[in-house]
Amino acid sequence: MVEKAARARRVSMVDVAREAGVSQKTVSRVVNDEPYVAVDVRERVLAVIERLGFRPNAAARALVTRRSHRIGVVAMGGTTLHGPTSVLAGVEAAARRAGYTLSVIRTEPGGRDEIQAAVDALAGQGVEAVVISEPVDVGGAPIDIPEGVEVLTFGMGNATSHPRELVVGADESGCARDATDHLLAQGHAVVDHIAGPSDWLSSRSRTAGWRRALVDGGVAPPEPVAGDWTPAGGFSAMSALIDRGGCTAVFVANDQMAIGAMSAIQRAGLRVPEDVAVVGFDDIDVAAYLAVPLTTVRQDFAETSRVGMHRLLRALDGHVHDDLHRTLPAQLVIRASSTASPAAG
Amino acid sequence: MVEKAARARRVSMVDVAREAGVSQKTVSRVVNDEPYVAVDVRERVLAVIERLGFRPNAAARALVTRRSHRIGVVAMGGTTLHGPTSVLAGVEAAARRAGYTLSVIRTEPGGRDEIQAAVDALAGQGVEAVVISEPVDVGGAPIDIPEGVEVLTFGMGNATSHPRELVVGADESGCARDATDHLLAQGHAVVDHIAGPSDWLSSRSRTAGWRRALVDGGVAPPEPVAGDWTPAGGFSAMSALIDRGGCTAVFVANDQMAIGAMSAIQRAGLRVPEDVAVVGFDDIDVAAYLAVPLTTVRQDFAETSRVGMHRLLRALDGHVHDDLHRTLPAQLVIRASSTASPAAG
DNA sequence: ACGTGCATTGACTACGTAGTCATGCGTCGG
DNA sequence: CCGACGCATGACTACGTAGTCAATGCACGT
Repeated sequence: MVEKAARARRVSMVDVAREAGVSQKTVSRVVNDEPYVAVDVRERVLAVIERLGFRPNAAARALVTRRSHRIGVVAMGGTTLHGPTSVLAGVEAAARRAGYTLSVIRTEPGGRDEIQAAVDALAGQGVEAVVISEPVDVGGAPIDIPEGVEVLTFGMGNATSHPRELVVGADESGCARDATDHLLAQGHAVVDHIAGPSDWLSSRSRTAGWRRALVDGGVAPPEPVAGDWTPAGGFSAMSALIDRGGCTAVFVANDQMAIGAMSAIQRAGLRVPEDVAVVGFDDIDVAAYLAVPLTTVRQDFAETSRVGMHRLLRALDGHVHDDLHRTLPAQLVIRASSTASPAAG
Repeated sequence: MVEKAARARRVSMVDVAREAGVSQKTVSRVVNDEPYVAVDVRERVLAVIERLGFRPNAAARALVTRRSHRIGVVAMGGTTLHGPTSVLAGVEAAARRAGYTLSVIRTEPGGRDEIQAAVDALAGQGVEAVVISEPVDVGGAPIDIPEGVEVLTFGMGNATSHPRELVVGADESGCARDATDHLLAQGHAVVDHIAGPSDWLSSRSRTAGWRRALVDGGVAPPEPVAGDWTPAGGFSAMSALIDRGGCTAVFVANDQMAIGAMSAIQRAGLRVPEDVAVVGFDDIDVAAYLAVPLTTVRQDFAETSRVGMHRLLRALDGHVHDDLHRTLPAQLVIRASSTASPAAG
């Protein structure tokens, strides 16, 4: 039974004005806290607003001011990925404090086209800026951003056509390198790697850092095994590494896969860290509470989103940033999964 | 340097119309795929739209149609809670397919006022409906919903003033009861409980189910210990239970706390499940990959959000539902953390 | 008394789109 | 050949708000 859904007319400024015996414009002044309204008039209008339950019409306001006060978010990862989820929380808080509202589009990580479609959809809603939570590799052509729309990207940069795209993220490559160095320092001759999907920039950065640590340490990097960020993927990948033989240490591109990997190690009758040392990435909340607490890399997502949004909001106010990139510190958190010294080669 | 940010005028239907030699109204017809437009005219207009990069102005459209095509989401839990996050993904997908866009407000779970504020903010944006991901206890007064705004609530019902609030959720109380019964069936004389924050309805339902299972089994329910949904909270709560003594089985209100609890058990020199059996709730992705795989309750959040949004979208089309509540099945997933028979009393 | 200046207020209009209604034109049946 | 009818199109207007500018009134200094 599809009705025509004739929406009722809501209370408008004109209604308030009539009731209060003033002009619509004066109501507008009161609502926007403009000066040059007599105290008694202001109070009278406010009383009527309260009584009639008036709410300003956001669409009308956006139309006339050409400002939507809306920020679009492209959130990667259909499910529960740590990074994107954590960042979203921070972005929302910052936006709300600044009087902006958020439009969220989730997209399955699938490359350029999905993101482009999401950005287009957001642009159609009139967003003033777009926040891309985790850029995947855009394979050639950058994402096209309509004129007048600001861009903030979390993670490694530039994925878009915007000339002044803001980028905020941790030095994931450097952290991956630190993590790998840590394993090498424990006496492992070589460190294997379970990577994330290769179309994620984060994934590639982490793999790059791992590879550099090995190369700089004079070790030939073995072939990494790719996972899909999930525990199941980590389990399969680790099983493959065990079958290959000779694995004593593995750097895993995120914690969820690391948990899957530890499960595979245990299932194979091996121990963590005595037989195989494991290091993850992200420091998800359960990492410290596993049977073998997980060594991992912690990024301060709260700070990341805070800094990013601060810069974006300034840009929306017309400020031109000199430095478009900002790298935030991250920290290797050493726990039991990597610290028992293995039998020296 | 706060500039006045004089937004540039974007391409409008009038521009397209002039360029194509037709009226603005005809452009409107083409854009909205209305009938009664000659084929050649339609193609000419489409070509101009493409060439000028015209995008319909959502604000103007919303103003004149009195339809925002926007749905507001109140997402509970600042961080990475399983339920709210999973549901958000499903809601977004369904909304997008139906041509709706999403406004998201996150709120720290803090009770009635925060939710009311979020709903008010969304109403100010002109949303046609509000989705509340996880209702907390509203302590007396229901949440006030402005007229003309539909409501969908996930979880236990009714928290709002809306006379036709839609509610979709699993029978959490029943599942909690099943989980507790399962532990009793394993031979435990009594089952302890680590609860969630008491202002969450989900938390209270789970606790209620646990209590009923015990009462119906002729067992006096011990005092539950409350946690905060986090592993750290689960760890503390379990430590308290261990100190209390005599704990052989515990039903934990979510998986993250259950992981913390298992950590506490292990830290105390006890084993899972031989000394203490553990059952969680949610089936987060790592649950099956823990050193001791976790018995837990799995809800089908994808189906939950699908059903809920389907019903909400129908309501927005004017359909009046006879049954406002819908309960979806959930499933106890039995794994190693609960299955070894304990030493009989 | 008179001009000056500022506080206060409202009339008018633009913003971009869709609804309403009228009009032009071609076709078909009689 | 004429009237009826349906397709195709455009003129006009409403939607609710904020910007612009003019008008009013009052206090103050000369």
